[in-house]
Amino acid sequence: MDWKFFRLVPYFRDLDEAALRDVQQRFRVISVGRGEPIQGEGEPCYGLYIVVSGLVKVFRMSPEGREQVVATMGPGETFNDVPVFDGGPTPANVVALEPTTVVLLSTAELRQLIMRYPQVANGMLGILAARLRSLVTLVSDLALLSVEGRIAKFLLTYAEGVAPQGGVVGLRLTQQDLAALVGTAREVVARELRRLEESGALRRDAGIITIVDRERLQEVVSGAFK
Amino acid sequence: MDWKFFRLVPYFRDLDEAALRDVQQRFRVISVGRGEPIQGEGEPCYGLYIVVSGLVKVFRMSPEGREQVVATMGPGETFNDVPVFDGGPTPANVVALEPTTVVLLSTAELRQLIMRYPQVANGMLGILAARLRSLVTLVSDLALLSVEGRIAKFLLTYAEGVAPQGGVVGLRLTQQDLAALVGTAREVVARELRRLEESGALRRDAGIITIVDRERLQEVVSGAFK
DNA sequence: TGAGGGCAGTGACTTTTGTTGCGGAATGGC
DNA sequence: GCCATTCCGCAACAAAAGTCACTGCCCTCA
Repeated sequence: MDWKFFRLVPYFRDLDEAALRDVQQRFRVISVGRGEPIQGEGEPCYGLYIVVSGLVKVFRMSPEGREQVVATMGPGETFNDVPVFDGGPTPANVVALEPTTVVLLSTAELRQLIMRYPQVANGMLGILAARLRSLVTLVSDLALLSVEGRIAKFLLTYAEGVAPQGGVVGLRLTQQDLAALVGTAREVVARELRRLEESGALRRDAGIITIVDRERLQEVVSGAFK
Repeated sequence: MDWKFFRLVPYFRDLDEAALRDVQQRFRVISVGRGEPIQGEGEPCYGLYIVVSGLVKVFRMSPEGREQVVATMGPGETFNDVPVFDGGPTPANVVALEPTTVVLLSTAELRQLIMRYPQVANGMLGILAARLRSLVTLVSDLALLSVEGRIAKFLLTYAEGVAPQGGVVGLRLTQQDLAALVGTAREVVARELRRLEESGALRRDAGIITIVDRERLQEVVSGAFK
């Protein structure tokens, strides 16, 4: 693993090279396969994780087996921040969506880093704030938008990340995953996708969703408020 | 306003007396009446607010007028942290639920404080993490519990804050407010409260809800998962 | 004191969401 | 290539949530 990787992590962006090497000494590297768990809700907190490569989902699960994704984290992003900084138990499950490599920094080591390099604390404040912002948005989406609206909004947001310039965007994602992301059941996702297809906003071929009319999708979102 | 008030604020708990007086110089004091707005969603960010006395609600609103409360903040708690630390626009509305006094510290002043007193940054990390934890819980409640379950859980949580030892707990709160807290409509709250009353979990007299059977309420929550 | 405003209560109805139960297609491992 | 598993499509039904319309009850305040 290249130490330059740490430049990607906003926490460490402003450190000089010597400091970066110092930081790197303290990590433990962990690799897991697709679908493998990294952390379980309620477990004690081992420390802060940073995704090196791959993708993980952070989610909660009901006793009935229904799942709600709280966030997904890719390269350069961190998870398990909450228990590290508030001292409580792990609040959610984390599972790899793809073969994934993460590094683990124990809470004690992290505290030392913060003391030694104050910029790190600054970066972390920014990251936690940004995460709060996205959770506030998720809360209001769940409460104020219909399922159709949440799906449309998710597709638009996702497309934004993949092809900000617009144009046709394909998307590979199981309906089950989509359901867990927008807080509903798989069959409902299927039904709403069919509706969106009938309205001409998107196309489906062999499980791949393609956005063909962003405007219309945006209208769906606007009309989906409760 | 007594400078000792700032001891209540976790951000400043660890500062010595001289530092506290320094901090206090930098605040602007603002008082508002019940129902008055303090911040509007989308406005630019003026700085960090701390509640001195009273109570505020932080919420988002749909174009149709439906409201979702994200958090309520009482004495010693802060709001508007998100835009202060991530630099974006204000993510939610804030309105006083009671006559309320807050102090406002500009972003620039706050940055100086952080530089001068590193403990402040530490305290803030803990606070943001705790807030993230409660939002993760709110998200999963909205996605994984029925309305009845969310109401029951809210009542239990509220009672916890008021009378941790148990016993009979009364609660004055309009159904409209309760609806905005648990993410539903007023009439639905009325219906579910009636059901809970019929099941013997609580009583209602003249708009005051009294919890009479916590066990049963807890069972309702457990049975309300999707 | 009476008129208006906000809050609560409720029945009837509609819409949305969730569930069940399939069959069939795709896909990945062997 | 073949088999098992996972994913998708869809219809019909059930349950939950939301909406509407209207009533009555305090309050408060002009």
